[in-house]
Amino acid sequence: MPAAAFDIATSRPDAAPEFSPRQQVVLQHALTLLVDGGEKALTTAGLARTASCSKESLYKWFGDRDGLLAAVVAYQASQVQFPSEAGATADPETFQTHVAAFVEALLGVLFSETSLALNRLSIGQSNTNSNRLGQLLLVRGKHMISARARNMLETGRRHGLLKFDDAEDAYQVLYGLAIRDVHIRLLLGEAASPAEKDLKAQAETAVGQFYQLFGA
Amino acid sequence: MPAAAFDIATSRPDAAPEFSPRQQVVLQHALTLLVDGGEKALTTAGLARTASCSKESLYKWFGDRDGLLAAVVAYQASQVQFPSEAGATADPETFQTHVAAFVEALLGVLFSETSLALNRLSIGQSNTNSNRLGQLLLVRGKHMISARARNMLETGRRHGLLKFDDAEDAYQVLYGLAIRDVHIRLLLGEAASPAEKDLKAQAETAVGQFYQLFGA
DNA sequence: AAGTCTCCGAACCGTACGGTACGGTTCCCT
DNA sequence: AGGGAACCGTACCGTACGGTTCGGAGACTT
Repeated sequence: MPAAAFDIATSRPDAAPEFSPRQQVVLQHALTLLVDGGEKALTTAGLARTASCSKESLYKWFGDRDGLLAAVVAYQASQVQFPSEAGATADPETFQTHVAAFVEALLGVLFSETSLALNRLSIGQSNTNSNRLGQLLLVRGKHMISARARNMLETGRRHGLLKFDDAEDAYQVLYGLAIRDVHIRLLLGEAASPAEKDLKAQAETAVGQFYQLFGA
Repeated sequence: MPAAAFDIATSRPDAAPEFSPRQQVVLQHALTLLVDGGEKALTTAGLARTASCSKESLYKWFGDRDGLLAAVVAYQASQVQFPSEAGATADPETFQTHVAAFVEALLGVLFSETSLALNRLSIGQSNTNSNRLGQLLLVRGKHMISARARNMLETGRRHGLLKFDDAEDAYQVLYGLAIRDVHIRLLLGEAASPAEKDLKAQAETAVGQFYQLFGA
């Protein structure tokens, strides 16, 4: 058994894998291949050629192809950044716009071609390999975002701006109102309608409806 | 070029493909393989062995592997049936329970292992083959359901039970409230929580929130 | 300058799978 | 009964790709 250079099973979710600059360049190339070609376009030989590295280095760095895929997911997850929420609760109005900004950022991430490509990859592999990629994407992506969202909503409740029993439930509703079935349609390859591309408007509409349900 | 026995591009979406009984049995075997093994588990040799048919017949019936996958999707789509809506608008209360029943049926379909497997398959292939499978699933599955839902909501509006401008928008909200992010999490391989498995309760909650937003 | 480490490039191997060809069998039709 | 179509089972071929190995070139250390 070759030395597993990147083993998600033993690495803690919040520990940054710290890829070397050279490795990050290679992972970026892998991401590009993946975005415009799907999984089958990402072959070890193809990546080595594109990134001007040797297959030997790939196997040394990432263990095997699965390790490479996992590394790509982890790398991209580490790139996603959300706006901070400094001073977001100054008054009710700015809090609502802050929530809308959060939702808009969420839509921006989920609808980006990179995110879609990685979701497609993870979903395609979800009934093999004991599903490492799906878990990785959930833990490093969705659950992180969910935690931040719950935190934000709890803040709103503490300030008497929102009213709900369970923050997770409330976030789920906000997510549903914002995403609807657009995500799955995009994953299936349908193009977004012009209205759906106006993320700001979509976010504001969703937050408006959310306030109808959970506003204090 | 072999004769394409099943070409989705030239067949109208509402024309039933009419598979022979023998072919349906084979497609059912293919579906089973797909459900508990993912795409890579569905090989022509494996299917021929499982279904006790020859590879030659597979290629004769479905043209090539893509045609087989398309046939599986079309076959499963033809199997999905929704409850009729006879006398659903007798009075406001039964209409709401009818909507809830529709949503529950929708959840039942989307969260079934067969639907999940086919969605995973289509999504995994969505950036190859000019995306035939995704289109097929959308046209034969989602869009059909969406049309029925819009029809139902329009009926409610005509009877003064609901209030909205665009039926599609309203349906999207209903969908979002019902599905939230459960679908994508299931697609990624996460197991549903006990609460999420209570489809009836989930549907009623979603419809309740929907009425808060769109009830007359 | 010699030694060592890293990495590139290329050749190579094994395997899995899509697709084809062919002989033998069953079943229907006349 | 006889002929033909459909079909099963299997052997076979070509290819694509994951993974390994090896030679050699630069870079860094001492």
